[in-house]
Amino acid sequence: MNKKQVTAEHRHFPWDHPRFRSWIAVARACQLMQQTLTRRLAHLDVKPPHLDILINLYRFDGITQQELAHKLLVGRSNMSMLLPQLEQRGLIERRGDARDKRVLRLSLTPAGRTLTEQAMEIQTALIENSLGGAPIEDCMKIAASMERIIAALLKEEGELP
Amino acid sequence: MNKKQVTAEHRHFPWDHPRFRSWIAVARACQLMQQTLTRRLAHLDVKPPHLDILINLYRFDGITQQELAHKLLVGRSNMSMLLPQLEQRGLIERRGDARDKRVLRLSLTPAGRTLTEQAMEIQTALIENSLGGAPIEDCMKIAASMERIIAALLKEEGELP
DNA sequence: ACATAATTGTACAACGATGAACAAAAAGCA
DNA sequence: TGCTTTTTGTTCATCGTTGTACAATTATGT
Repeated sequence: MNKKQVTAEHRHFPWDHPRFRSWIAVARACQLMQQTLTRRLAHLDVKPPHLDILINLYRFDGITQQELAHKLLVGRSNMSMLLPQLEQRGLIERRGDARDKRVLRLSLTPAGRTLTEQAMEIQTALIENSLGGAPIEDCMKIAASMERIIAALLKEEGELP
Repeated sequence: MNKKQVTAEHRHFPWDHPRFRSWIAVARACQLMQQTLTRRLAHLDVKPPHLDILINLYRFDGITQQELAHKLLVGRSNMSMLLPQLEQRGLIERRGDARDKRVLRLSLTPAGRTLTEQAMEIQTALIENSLGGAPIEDCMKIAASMERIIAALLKEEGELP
């Protein structure tokens, strides 16, 4: 009946809160997934940040650097540092927009598209393997929870600038 | 081995897979949470990596740098870079072990303990706020799923060295 | 006991991410 | 039109993270 009250005095440690412990697990899983993905992509000379870029160019051809940075939740300067590398490797193209001479429109080259497909294959396999034990319904519920968290954090972030 | 031939006809993209989409949501939520936490901790001059260290010293007094790095899933060199900073700020102490002269045993100073409690307060509030909408049971299920993922990734990582 | 291997922490160079300052171009407004 | 403000991308200095090589210490094996 009053098991909660008994433990109530000890509940002032963060790691005793269920939500806190849950989030720590989420963060650790993310960190490990990132590290594992980094190793599995190494032979393609692609790192997670590069893959994030490539996948978005695969999906959204002709996107601008600004839009890309926004999707990836990083600063514009980040794109200015990474994109020229991918361009020099012949994986992407940056063409100036005719109507707006400020923007650079991004697209994959054939080589970039091929490499992206190989890398996505690896990433998908890793994900399917790691959470293959979880039923689809559980994954959907997790996704729904995460979407709510994302919305809450984006909202408060949007109030800053 | 080649299940891919099945999907080849309909060109299934990764973002059409439920598990893939779920994991992307998890990663984005983590990224946003980290960024928000960074801003909320700024006035304490503490960043998420520092807080991770402080919390672990709070829980596990007398831990070694090696053990700490292992818990945080980072390299030893990382600790060698960060810990002297925290030591100079008077937040932690590093004392050599008498029996094993290689190891440095870490502990919080009173100032470090106070700062850690303030920072944990902020982090806990952010987490409770962000996933406050999710029922405790959902959080527990998410935690269970993440633990399984962590176990799977740690296992395959342990087979490497 | 002695040589070899494994461990613990450090130093250093390379890379990614960030924020501020900047130039060019476009948009808004009088 | 002419002026200011906003947007877009770049540059740069700074910081965190990583991997490698290294020194000191301990453990292991013969």
